[in-house]
Amino acid sequence: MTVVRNTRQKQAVLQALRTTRTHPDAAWIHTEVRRELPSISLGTVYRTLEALVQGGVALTIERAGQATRYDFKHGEHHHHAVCQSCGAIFDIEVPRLPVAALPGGFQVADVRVEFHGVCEGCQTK
Amino acid sequence: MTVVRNTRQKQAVLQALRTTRTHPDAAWIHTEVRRELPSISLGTVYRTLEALVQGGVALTIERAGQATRYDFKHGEHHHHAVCQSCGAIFDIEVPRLPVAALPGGFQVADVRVEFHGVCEGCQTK
DNA sequence: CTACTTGCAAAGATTTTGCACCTCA
DNA sequence: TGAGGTGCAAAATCTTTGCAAGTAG
Repeated sequence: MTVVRNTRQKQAVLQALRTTRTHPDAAWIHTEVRRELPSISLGTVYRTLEALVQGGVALTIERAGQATRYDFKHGEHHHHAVCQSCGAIFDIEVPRLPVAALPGGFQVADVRVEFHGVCEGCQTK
Repeated sequence: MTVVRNTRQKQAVLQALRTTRTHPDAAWIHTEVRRELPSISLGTVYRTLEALVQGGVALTIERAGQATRYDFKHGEHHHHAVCQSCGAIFDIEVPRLPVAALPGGFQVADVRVEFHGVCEGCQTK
């Protein structure tokens, strides 16, 4: 049977993701983690992030043509507001959704709400 | 001043997107449209889809590592349920969201709700 | 020990772009 | 006719993978 091992690489990636509020992408995390583990590869970062997402520890925010951003699940269920101009991502609190009619038998694992628009900074430009 | 021209290619892409309920990706649309316009290029399909999204006529559904899916905005504001197993996308009706506290001055252009889970077909496998 | 992980580099996949030619208005 | 649009192919990005070597348990 497969046992998941606790490696320095995994610890470092998790730590990097946990200690930032900037919703980083894989490349950013790679750069960050390399300060501690100079030889860690980008491939490993991707593999670890994928595992964190599968494990329900992190979630992803995807934007067409741009790198996937990762977000550590801090406590509460939160959602995101994405600035279409500068790409900044803000955390948003949204009341639990009244889940309406879903297709017969669809088993919901996760609900994701994204507000797309323009942040204050970009409006004044 | 720039005038948007009405070309055979744009008509064909719009038509293809409008007459399907399958939330296709660019490659699928390219194949489909080539039945009418055998020489249309994938680049043009991308450029046209991008224009439709910018024009508010279509919207995108993004999934990590997979091709962006496009959706023609049929009448009502609807959302999506994405099967994590087979990738199928279903249309969902969701009551208008009570927009809670957004970051100061964030101007919302669009709210997107995605249910992620497993569809009925994939559960019985 | 040995099965799981990693680093590396190459492969894949998706999407964007430069440019010369074409065509709608 | 001329500003946009298109086709083509190359480039840019982002992400995944095969494999030999490393290492946690």
